Amino acid sequence: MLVMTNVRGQASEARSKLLATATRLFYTEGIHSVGIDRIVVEAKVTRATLYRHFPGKDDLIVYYLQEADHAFRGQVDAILARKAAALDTLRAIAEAIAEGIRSPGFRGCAFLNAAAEYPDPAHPVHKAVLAHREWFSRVITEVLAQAGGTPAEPAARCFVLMRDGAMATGCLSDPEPICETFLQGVEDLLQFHVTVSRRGPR
Amino acid sequence: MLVMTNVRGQASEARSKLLATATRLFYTEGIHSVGIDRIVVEAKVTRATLYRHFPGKDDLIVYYLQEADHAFRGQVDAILARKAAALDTLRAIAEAIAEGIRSPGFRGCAFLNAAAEYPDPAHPVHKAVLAHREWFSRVITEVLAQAGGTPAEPAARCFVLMRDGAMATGCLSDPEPICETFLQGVEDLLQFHVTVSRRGPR
DNA sequence: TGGAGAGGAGAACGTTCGGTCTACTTGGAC
DNA sequence: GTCCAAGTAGACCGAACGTTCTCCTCTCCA
Repeated sequence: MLVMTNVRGQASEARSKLLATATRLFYTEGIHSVGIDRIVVEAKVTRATLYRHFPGKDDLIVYYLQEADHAFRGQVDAILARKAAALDTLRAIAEAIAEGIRSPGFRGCAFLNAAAEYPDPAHPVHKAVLAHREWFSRVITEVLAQAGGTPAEPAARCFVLMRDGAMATGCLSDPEPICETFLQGVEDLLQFHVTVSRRGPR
Repeated sequence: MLVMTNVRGQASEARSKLLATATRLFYTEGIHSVGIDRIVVEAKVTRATLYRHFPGKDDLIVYYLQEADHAFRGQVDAILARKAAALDTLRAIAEAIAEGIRSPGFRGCAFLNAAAEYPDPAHPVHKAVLAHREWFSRVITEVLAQAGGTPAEPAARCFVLMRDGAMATGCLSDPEPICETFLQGVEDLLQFHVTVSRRGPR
């Protein structure tokens, strides 16, 4: 049986330790490179405990991505909750992304990295990646639509394209120029998106 | 001893079969997911033959990336050899990239995928990725410098950022919109790069 | 003619993989 | 006081991993 909480309805400590350790190791070292042994040793639980909480490694990976998804969703939701102007909302999201890239320990996009290791579209891990990406594209498209101006979809695709480039490569060279390039690109995109709005789409 | 050619100086057939098979499998299924067994079986050679030509799997991976590097370098060199105007050269390079993304079997950037699996900067595979990326950035920067206009380096970083985004995600959804977004982004970048040139840098 | 290189065939190495199992301890709820 | 879930400890499974080994054949070239 899958155990989420203990008798008193609290989240199991072993489970959260397991998930936190798996998240850290999967993210920093890659998924296939990290074995079950490493996870249980560093989480200081036993193998039996891991398999009491998760059916197998694949499920643990999906939970890892769900945790990454929740973390980023939390940031975006907090920004949306400010109910700022649409363009400022997008600037704040871009800033949050750049802040992540700049932060120590940044190792690229957890989802793009996972997709690189699980190319099979039928695999649950790959599906989790696609689900996250669709959510993000939808949010950006919606906020851009609120901003008015040129059609939202192409602009959103451009926003996401630059985000993906920055996230994929922010750990392969000095992150600062990459963040600058990304933020400037977003700013130019937003300028164009609204400036050309009263002259019709390009 | 590492064998590159047979007695008559020809490239060994077994070696090229090995490398071609490894390239195909590593690219389409990921590196860690493909074992030595799969490679020797599908290349129709024996394990002993593989280890006669390559010291180990890591070296095979590096050769795989070198082959990918040579393939793309060949395309870029052919474009450079046309000695077209700088902007047209960059358009042609962008077109070649888009063509790759559109082509069946596209599975993302071999180098970004490899970096996702080998995050350790000290690892030979990771180093091979960085070397390729530095070469590409240098080429783009040089051609952009020839074009004149705004400073070449920021523009080149923007070009590479969009390329990376397109390459990383071109296999995660319909490639056509991604190519369109990428090519339009490059066109806008080039327009801006030369148009603003006589008014000074932004 | 013979030696050496290239390759085939396949057993075997030790390690690690993901996953299962049994036996024991602990601590709170009824 | 009893029961049961949660967790510990660690042996164990078959399979796959990367790697090495021996032995055989073929085909050049000296």
